[in-house]
Amino acid sequence: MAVRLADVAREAGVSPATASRVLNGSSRKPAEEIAERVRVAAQRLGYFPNAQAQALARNSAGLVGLIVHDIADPYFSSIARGVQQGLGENGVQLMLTSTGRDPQRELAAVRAFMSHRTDAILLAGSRSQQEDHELLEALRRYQDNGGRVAMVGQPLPAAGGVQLDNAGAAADLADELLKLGHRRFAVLAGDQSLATARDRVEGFVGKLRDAGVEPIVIREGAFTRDGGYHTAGDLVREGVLGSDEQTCVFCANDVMALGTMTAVRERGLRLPDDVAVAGFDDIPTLGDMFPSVTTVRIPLEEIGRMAGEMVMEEGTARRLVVSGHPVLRDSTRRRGA
Amino acid sequence: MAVRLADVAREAGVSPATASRVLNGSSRKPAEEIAERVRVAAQRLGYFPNAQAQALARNSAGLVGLIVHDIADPYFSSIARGVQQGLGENGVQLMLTSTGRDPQRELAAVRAFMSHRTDAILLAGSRSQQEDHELLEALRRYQDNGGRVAMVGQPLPAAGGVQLDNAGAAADLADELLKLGHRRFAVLAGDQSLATARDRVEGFVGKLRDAGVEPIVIREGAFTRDGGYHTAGDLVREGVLGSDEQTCVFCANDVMALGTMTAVRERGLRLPDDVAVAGFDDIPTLGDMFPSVTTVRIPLEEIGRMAGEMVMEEGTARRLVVSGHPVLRDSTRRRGA
DNA sequence: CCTAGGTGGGAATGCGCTTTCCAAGGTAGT
DNA sequence: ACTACCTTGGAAAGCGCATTCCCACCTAGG
Repeated sequence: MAVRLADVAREAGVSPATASRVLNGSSRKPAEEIAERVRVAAQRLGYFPNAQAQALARNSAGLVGLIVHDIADPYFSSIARGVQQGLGENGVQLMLTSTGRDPQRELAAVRAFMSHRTDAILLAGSRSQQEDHELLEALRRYQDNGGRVAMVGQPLPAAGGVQLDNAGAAADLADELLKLGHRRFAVLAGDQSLATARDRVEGFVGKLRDAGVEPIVIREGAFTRDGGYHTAGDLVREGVLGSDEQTCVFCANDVMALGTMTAVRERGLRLPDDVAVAGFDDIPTLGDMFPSVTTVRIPLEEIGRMAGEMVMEEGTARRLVVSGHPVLRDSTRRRGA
Repeated sequence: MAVRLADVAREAGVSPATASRVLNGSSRKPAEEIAERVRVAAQRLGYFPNAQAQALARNSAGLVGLIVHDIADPYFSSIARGVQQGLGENGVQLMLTSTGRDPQRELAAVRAFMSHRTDAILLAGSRSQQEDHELLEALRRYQDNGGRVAMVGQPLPAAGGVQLDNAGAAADLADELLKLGHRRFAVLAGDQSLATARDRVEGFVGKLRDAGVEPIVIREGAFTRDGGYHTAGDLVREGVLGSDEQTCVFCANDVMALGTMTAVRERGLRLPDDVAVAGFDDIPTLGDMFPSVTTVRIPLEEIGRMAGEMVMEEGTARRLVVSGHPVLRDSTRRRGA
């Protein structure tokens, strides 16, 4: 059905070997006259190399696998975008899988990528790391067979990647909020089995305690918009939020902050006078909120890009740490300021 | 390096043919006793089929290619998520490419997918369709060679897919806004070379005119958040927005609406009393805005899912049309209501 | 008891390409 | 002028698997 290399070779009156040498960057360059004849033939026939066959023969597929929790989550889609940029125009294709944070599917994805002989596997987002023993084992074998693996966002033993200084950035944010004069804090911690959420909360609370401030409450919940909405709703109902004093709510990520704001507003409290809110990530829509919301800017796309570039390099896996920076906006204005 | 089928066969004391038959759903089922022996051997050796080799031998890759403008755009990431669901657990992998709306890269992506012998290609988002002649040609050849192609969101001649009734939904929204009592409209049309933007504006304005209402202004701009921000800013500066009467701004998509709201607010106008805003798509964060913003809900994920399922089916390419529904929220409340 | 039909495993071929390995021709060095 | 070496194109051997034949054996029917 499709035109094969052999067809091109015949058309050009050369051997398949020669045709192959001219049509892809081989180290051996046939004479220009012959090369031109092959190129013309390929063009005329509309030849497309069969990437599968090439991969089989070369033992390298030109594929990179990316595993994310949820591609519809701006956190991951930004990273995915960066990864694509990082891969560049080298004809490397991206294979994507969303796992919904299910270890089973994560493992399946790794196996699938191994099957497809991807040159590298990128893992984005943190995992609960209890009993992902199988995952680690699979990745190790993948690496033994020459595959590259890089984590993006979270570290993993024995793998390179670019990670985030969640704790440090959270501490910086706490610092800024203290400087603003906030003293009464509530923490919406999200799912503490996730390293990301844990690091952020620890960094934030740690800095608070260094300054002699103890949060009124630290409450866990889903690491999602609805998690923020429900947890915040609970706190309002319990009277923790909406007391006479302004309370500053630190949410472990931005979408939780969005949910929090809606929950707070629905119960008639004022933002930020009654309840100040800060998030984490700086997702794109955040600046268009009213009030605009304070957060920690994470160069998500940049991180993805770096990870993408990293797996394209030769050499051994490096490990980079990227830091975020607090962005103070209206949602944390002090009452009366 | 990796363990091959032949290794498993030797370990189990059978021929590669038999091993192959038991390890994948072949029509010929070897005896249970032998099958078990093979499975055990495969398990013990940690065998992974080489998907490349399988693809080559079977002439089917277990791959589906998805082309989007920008994976970081919630519109597309929602679709991508749906597509993955639609593909299901059949071991089909997704190859993703973001083209940044560049016809060149779009073509390159199609070619790459052809090279990888993807079983299907999904094209999301509308293209300018001027001079994508080459694209159409490439897709045609792909189909001739047995590839399936489906559009998602926009139609394309000679390809199935699931499309959106943009015009109809926009008309419905116009209808609702008229019922609310709005009579003074401004339209932020986005990039009218995109069929999606064009259809929405035509549907909206058409319905208005049916009711004898002519928009104050229809202004083009980028089909992005910043496009909305700048265009709206211009309109405020020109005094079109912020007149004594409440003006309802229809934006061709949600992110434009977000930009619009910020621009309007920055210039001291009240939402929705001075300027009412309506968008299109119903991206997730919209309900958390203040005021919550009116839009047209598009079942993005659903559309992706349907497209994903569609390319998994046998039979000829179907063509589905999905409609959206107006969602009235606070951003279009009538002044004084 | 003999044969037609069926069943199950293995040898061999091919999927489309890359890459040794060869051989032939050309060049340079002594 | 002859040998040694480099260059270049082609033949052929895989890459790892699916699958078509083919053959041996077994069952059932007459």
